[in-house]
Amino acid sequence: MTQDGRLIRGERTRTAVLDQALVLATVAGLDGLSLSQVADALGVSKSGLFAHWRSKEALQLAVIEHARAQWTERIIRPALAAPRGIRRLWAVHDTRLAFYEAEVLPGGCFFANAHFEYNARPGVIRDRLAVELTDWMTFLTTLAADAVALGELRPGAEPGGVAYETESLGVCAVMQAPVLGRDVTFRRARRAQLEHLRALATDPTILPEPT
Amino acid sequence: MTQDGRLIRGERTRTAVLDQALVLATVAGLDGLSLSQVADALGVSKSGLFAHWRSKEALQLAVIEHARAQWTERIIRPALAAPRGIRRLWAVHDTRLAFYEAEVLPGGCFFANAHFEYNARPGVIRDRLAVELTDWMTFLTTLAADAVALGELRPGAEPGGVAYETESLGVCAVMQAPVLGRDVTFRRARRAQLEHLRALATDPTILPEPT
DNA sequence: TATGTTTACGAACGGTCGGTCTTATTGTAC
DNA sequence: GTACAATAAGACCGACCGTTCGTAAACATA
Repeated sequence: MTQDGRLIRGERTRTAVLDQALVLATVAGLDGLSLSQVADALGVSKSGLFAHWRSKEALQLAVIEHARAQWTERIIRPALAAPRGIRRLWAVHDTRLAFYEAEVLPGGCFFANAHFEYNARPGVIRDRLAVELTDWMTFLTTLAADAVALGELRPGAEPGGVAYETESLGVCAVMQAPVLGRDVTFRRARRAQLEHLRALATDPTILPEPT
Repeated sequence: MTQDGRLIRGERTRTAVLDQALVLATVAGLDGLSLSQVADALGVSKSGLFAHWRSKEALQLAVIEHARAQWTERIIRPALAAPRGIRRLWAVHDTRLAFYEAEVLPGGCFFANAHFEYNARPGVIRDRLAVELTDWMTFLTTLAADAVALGELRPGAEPGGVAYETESLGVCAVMQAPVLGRDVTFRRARRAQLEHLRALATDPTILPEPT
């Protein structure tokens, strides 16, 4: 970074590469990610990428970190504006659905895809993904505990009860899309599925409405 | 097939290849499947595979068909031995969990993995996967409708209600495994998760017990 | 036994992969 | 201006990819 605060050239291309790599990885998979394709899509040389990351694995880890930063910025941070308790839990649900609806990532949920891809492939990547998922589950569990402590959520489903349910909803949102896509367009199908999920989530036997 | 009913040489290797390819594809992904690895694992030549399938894509489609046949044989057919209604619905749940517990496929659920892999990749493979998932959902919906008609299951959650819930359980079983694996062993973690899912499924607000 | 098909092999193809060089340009600091 | 590090490009490497080819057994049929 220069003294006046503007991004220097290297930092600009670095974030551009991470943005592009995140999109490509969400579609082709984190392992199917091709350095050549990333470089070509940005109009830079492939060897230039190795000036920023010394290996493909290093770039993959950076992509995961980038995805988490985006997740925090677009889902967690806006939701934390809601008051504590059940309303904050619902805010997380809403910001997440809004993020999917915005289709920032054409391949759906990066983390869900990555987890299924590396589920049976031990190594640095899977370890890192496991940390991300653990943190996310802990975050949801904490919110749920908050809601229980405030008397806004019936206890007894812990540990991981509400969080688990919430997690599965988003996961399946991606899961179901191709099926419905045979009848309507792919984009509209995903939206319809999300509406269905929202309706399912409002079932008071699963998650009570905020009062 | 010869006149006395024994498998001829070609058929034997064909099924052996499909068995091996299914295992490898469940771990490395249907796209990450390598013909060289399949051939090496079986001690046959890579070029010999092209005597059975004219392209990698043809083999991938055959693997999907093979996975469906295995699914039908090990999950659907045993479950159909149960009497119609809620008990048959529960039988499907049990045979499915048993199949996962047996760890026939080291990578977890082949279809769940494949769906996430090809979610954003239109083409012949995704179209075929969509058909498989549609058939599976239709099957579950039919079983649920049966149970409703027999008065063993409360109506109102259709379409896709119970089926959707059941589907999400199995999907998430694979999803969560790496996380818990940090505390206990990977294999024991998956089993523990399955037990948790079973307990969750017995919640009468989600799916009532068979009477 | 003779014939044609199926099945399998080894060698090789063009292409892409991740990765490593050398070289040139850019921007900063002195 | 000079020195220096960061950044980028281009040529190139060995490895692996899916695929094709020619060839040769194995097999069914006659």
